[in-house]
Amino acid sequence: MKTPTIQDVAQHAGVGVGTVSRVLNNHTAVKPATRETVLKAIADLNYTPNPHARRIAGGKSYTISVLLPVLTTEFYARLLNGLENAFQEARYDLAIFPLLDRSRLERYLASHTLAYQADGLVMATYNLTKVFHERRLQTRQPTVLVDAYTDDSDCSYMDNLTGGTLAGAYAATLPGTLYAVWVETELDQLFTTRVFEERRTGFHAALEQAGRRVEAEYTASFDTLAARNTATALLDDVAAKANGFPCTVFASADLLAGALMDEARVRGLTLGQDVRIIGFDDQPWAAARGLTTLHQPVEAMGYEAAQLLLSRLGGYRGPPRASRFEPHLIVRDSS
Amino acid sequence: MKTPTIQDVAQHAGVGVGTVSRVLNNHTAVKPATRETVLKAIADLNYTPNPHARRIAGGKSYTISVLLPVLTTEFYARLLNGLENAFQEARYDLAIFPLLDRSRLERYLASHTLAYQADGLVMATYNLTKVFHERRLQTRQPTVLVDAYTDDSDCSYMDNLTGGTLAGAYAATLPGTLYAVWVETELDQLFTTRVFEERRTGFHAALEQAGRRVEAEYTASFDTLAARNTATALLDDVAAKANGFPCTVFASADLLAGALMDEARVRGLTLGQDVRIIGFDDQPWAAARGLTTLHQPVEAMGYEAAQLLLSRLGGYRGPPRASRFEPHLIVRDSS
DNA sequence: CAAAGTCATGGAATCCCTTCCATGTTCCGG
DNA sequence: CCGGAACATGGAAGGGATTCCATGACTTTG
Repeated sequence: MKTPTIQDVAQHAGVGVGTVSRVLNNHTAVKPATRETVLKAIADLNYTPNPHARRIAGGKSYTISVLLPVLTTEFYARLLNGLENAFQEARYDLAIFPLLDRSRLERYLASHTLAYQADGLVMATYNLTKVFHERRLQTRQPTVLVDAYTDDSDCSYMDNLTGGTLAGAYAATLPGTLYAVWVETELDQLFTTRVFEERRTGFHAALEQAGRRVEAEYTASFDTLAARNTATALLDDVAAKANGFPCTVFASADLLAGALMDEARVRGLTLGQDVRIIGFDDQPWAAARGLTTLHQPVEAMGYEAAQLLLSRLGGYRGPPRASRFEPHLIVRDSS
Repeated sequence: MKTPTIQDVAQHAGVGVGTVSRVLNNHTAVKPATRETVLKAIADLNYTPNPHARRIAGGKSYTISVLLPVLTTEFYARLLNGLENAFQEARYDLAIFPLLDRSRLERYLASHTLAYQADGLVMATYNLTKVFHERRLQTRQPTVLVDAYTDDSDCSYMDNLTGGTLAGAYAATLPGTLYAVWVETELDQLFTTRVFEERRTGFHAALEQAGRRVEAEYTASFDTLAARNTATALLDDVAAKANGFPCTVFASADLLAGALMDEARVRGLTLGQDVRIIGFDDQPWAAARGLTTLHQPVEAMGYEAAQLLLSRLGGYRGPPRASRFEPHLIVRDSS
């Protein structure tokens, strides 16, 4: 059984192909009665328009490309959810490109799909617009950044500065010396994010405001092992001091906070007393383990990014817009 | 500047479009001299054939759909690498569908992309062919399973039975009582994998062979928190016994093994002495933390899956083939 | 009631490719 | 040196959609 075409639908409904196309795209007015007939024919034949033909015909392909860095975190799963919800409502499909490293980026740049397939592009965390320009990608598609800020294209971002400030303001109210752990950010000139830098700036600003300061700062790359090692080093250092405890640590990612909690436990330290820990992300396990952390409206951010892109696809030609989202502090037992 | 079409190339090279197409697809013979001219024209104009037009013209779209469960693990990153390497060599593009849950599957089934876009389909871990049949997906594409076994389609799989056996045979040589931790497998009737079941069967068989038995078995779902809780429960139980230690634990995934190592450390137990731990996966951190585990040739398995699919696309019409890969044991300090 | 708009609609032209057929070339053996 | 097979090649015919133009059916208005 061949898959039905628009011709088949037109014939079945006793109308012309033009009319069917108009119904499909809600173009110019179609008489309600005719519209019904066509919709029924579509349902009867279980017809789905062929996206390739649509694209060829100069129209849309109803597909959006999404460039996501390492998908190994809850954050991106949630982000993807927000994006997918929005795009699905608008009947768009998603083509996902997990951007694990630079070689994969090269691959995608060379790939046909990225150049042709999509009507628009969503870039998460990394602003790669420059690379795209340099390579003179053939199709200049509307692009939206998510989880990153720039002033030359639409973006939907988390206000990590505020997040850092909230963490700092709260930390300042806690007794004991202050420590902080940051995330190694620059994997490569290309793959840079200011996310952690901003958390840091906000944190420091809030501390200064409160007249307090950090005793020492640590940096770890974003993986379990590095997190463990840094946690060990930090607590070793604290223990080596005369009046090391109590202390408060702001870990700029829950992954780091989790490692600290483990390490504190190993040393028999009481959380929320000897050591107070503040994370950032509110990973699914944070509630169960009682981690004080910053919760981010990630789905909403993704959803909004999609809306920005959809409005561009709908013909909007205004200056770049930026939608800002704010994390909020959730206090739990770890502090 | 418009993107060049095959017409432009033909004109630039002073040949007909048919000839250009023949060069692009290495179809029937083209005189070497002509071929050169055409290739030069293609290079000059920086021409890339439009995959949508190709598809419409009844040809291939040179795109493969890949259905992957939760991408949150190293395993799938490596698998994807293997797949991408193979497909890139063959100049195919990949469309990736991260299959997080049932609702996403529904989404994809309804999606145009899955039905139309690809020349072939790779399904990882979960055998969803039945669902596809039921829904009578319009396009019946060649399909290959990877990290799963079935006899009615091509597949490239890891021999987890052997993996379990190796673990069991090794565990049997170690002193002390034996424990095992398994992974909760059945998320849903649909999303089932026999991977852990097989590891278990192999493990038990090897123990029986050696005349030993497991003292107790535990089950955890595949996430950090569950892993921790199970580790705690297990070591509590062991500690409650008269002669609990030394003991040996086979954790059927490194995630679980990692949690056990942490927990053992908290309790001041010496790894490889009081507690011996055997994992499964050889995650990147396993070496650094000295975890004895089973290493799997994941990339190779992905690469092979791609080859199987490519041969089908190349016209091969034989019975289903299955390629088997074997894990091997890496002994480190944890045992 | 006729003229002039509106509204709906059918269908040809178009998008970029592949494929097939027909035409033109080259090469071989007799 | 010629006839026919094998080889090369140009170009028309699709393939499934969108879009635009022309046409016919209704309204509206003076």
